[in-house]
Amino acid sequence: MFDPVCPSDLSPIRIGDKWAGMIIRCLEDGPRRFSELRVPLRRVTAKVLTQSLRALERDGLVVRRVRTGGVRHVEYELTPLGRSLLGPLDVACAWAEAHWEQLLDARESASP
Amino acid sequence: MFDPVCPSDLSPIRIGDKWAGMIIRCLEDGPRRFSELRVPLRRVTAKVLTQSLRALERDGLVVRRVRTGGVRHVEYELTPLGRSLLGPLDVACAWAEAHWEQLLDARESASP
DNA sequence: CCGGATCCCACAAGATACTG
DNA sequence: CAGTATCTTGTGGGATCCGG
Repeated sequence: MFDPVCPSDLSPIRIGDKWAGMIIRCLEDGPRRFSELRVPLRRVTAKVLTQSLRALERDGLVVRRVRTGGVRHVEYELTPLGRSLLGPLDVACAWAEAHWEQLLDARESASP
Repeated sequence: MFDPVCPSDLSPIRIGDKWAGMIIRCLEDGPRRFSELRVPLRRVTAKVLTQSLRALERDGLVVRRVRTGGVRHVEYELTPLGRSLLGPLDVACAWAEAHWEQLLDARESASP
């Protein structure tokens, strides 16, 4: 999913904006810092990542927590509502994995 | 889902473009003609509906069949691949129905 | 370390009018 | 009936630079 080769953006099923699905995946095992999120999400600029996180926060799917002890330290964590999306997310991933070859075949026979 | 009041576009889960989910729903009980689709999808212009249908066709989710017998007659039908999306679609609808109140609460407490 | 400010572009989506 | 043709607008996503 985080591999540029992996065609997760080819799937017709989307959760939130372009990166929200992957962000939620990154948070499923517990809170992560902003810079920790940037490691698997290398291809996202800081601004866009912030935008996505803010959108998730507005919808109550994620909480933002600022630890101001000496060094700046911001954590993001899934709320219960955010966790409730993990089920649908699994369904979406399973569908994509099962059918992406058919999708590719259909597209290339449609536009040679 | 087709009611303007129903907040299906509020859900973070989306299938295809803006109208694809509803189109697939309209086709789940069998083939439908273009003008039949326009009845429940009153708020979609013909152009946009055509665009969505063409996109679904390119991805192999829908087949377009022209019956040229006197009057023009075009039918759209789900392919097996398209039908395989009905499961994920149900999951998405179930999630939205179960959580849209929480979503609304989160949004209004975020931006008063 | 975690962003905000600014500028930019591509593309989705709609309004409107017209057609084989 | 089932679309096309044009035009316009809005917005998501990105590049780059700047700041507490």
